[in-house]
Amino acid sequence: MKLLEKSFFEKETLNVAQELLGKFIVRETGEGRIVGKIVETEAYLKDDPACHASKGKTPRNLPMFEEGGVAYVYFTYGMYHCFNVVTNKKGIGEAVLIRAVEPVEGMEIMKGNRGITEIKNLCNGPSKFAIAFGIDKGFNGVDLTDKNSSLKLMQGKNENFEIIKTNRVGISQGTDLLYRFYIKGNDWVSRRG
DNA sequence: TTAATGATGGGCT
DNA sequence: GCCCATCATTAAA
Repeated sequence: MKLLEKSFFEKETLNVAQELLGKFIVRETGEGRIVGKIVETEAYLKDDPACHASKGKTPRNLPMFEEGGVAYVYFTYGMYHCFNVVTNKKGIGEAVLIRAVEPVEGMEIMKGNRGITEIKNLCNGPSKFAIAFGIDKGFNGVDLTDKNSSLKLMQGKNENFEIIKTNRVGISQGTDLLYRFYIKGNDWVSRRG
């Protein structure tokens, strides 16, 4: 597997969101390695009312204005985290939310983190995935293109699949935009696929 | 099967 | 004080 470079992320956000499908996210922990294949994403653009960065910089969304390939992790609903990858050029303020992942390696660690045994339920939602991978605010602002990072994005072998474009989930503004992407026919997308 | 609800706390007006 | 890029549990159909 090959590490994704910064140039992969410094492109138009809608393209990166679709190109991330089928890529792998790798987390190195003391207990072992966790690997998942990305099967569902959502794009958040700077002119989009649902985007955290659409109203300018605040202390929370600062990492979104960093260069592409940086992690943006935020805390929500009082108990959950969501994981995003910053995209496009530095200073723009766009990102891609990882909504669902297919477990590939480290299932036992994920089960322990989530406190459940049902594999189908491990990573089929943005916060479920974050918990399974042990991602919290400690990863906010880290460079995912650094090979020494304990959280990385990798390119596996090329795979053919059809991408479904549809509206996003869990937001109250910008619901008409088709900024959610997932792999057609994949069993690991979040509910409502 | 789907629909409604409670948990729980940071961020921003 | 109100809003959340959510999830697990309970209740209803």
